[in-house]
Amino acid sequence: MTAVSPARIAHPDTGLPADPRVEALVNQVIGRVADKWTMLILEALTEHGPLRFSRLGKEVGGISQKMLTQTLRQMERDGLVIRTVHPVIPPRVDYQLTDMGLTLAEAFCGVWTWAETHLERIEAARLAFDQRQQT
Amino acid sequence: MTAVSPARIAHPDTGLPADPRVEALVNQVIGRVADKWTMLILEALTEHGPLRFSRLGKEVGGISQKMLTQTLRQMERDGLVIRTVHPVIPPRVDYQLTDMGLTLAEAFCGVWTWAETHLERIEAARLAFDQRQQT
DNA sequence: CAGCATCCTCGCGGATACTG
DNA sequence: CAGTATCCGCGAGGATGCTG
Repeated sequence: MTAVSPARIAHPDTGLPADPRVEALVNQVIGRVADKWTMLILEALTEHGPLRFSRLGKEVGGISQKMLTQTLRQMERDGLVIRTVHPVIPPRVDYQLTDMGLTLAEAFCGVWTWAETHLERIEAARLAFDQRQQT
Repeated sequence: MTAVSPARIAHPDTGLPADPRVEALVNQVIGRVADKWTMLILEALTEHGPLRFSRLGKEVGGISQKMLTQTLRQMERDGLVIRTVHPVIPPRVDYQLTDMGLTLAEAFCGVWTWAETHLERIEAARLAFDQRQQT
């Protein structure tokens, strides 16, 4: 499974993989990574650097501690963040992006700025659609 | 609500908005757009151009017709796709990306290629993590 | 402080049946 | 063919309480 090269035949128009096996794997990774909380944590860590657990929760905003823990475990498992436990009392745990996590954050940056720049247009489109509907 | 300018004060390090109001709105849009099916439909339409309903379902793969309809309505409302009904029998409905939809697809392209290029590394990270755990 | 365990709810999303 | 309508299971995810 380490040799993926024969499957990396890119679609000429889009540069996306044509192999259904790889496509499925990529979709799976996308599904994991395109999670709401994952994106927000990624953003918080990108903006504010390494953070400890509770601070990270505040920066993300509106996340339960359960989801914070859960999402961070996932991200750690996927090699996106590093979890550092300081053996002190009271306990202190720091989270920071790996370099892979950082590259993902950069990739998402495009989506983020897209959302920002198209906010008004989306708002307008919704308004128009709704009015068209309820006639 | 059309005047957003005073809120668009960018964070110097990241270029991301610092205003909590805008941030909330952006997060909301992200939440909507970072949906699994939305991304896959976006991809299908980008790769294969305008598609009719049933064909689109096949290209996406594994989506129920309910979710396909629902997601397409959302995307239409947000101004991402255009729905064209041909008044013929049997009915024929075509879906195509708007230019805004296309720009979003391009923004996501970065995430997509990231997923593709980091597949193996994620796989490895998971393996290492799991072995570290079950000791 | 960081996190695990438990309970419980709510809505995502699949399956099925029916219409224009 | 392209939907709409309905039912329903299940899992995401919040709230609460307890530990090291």
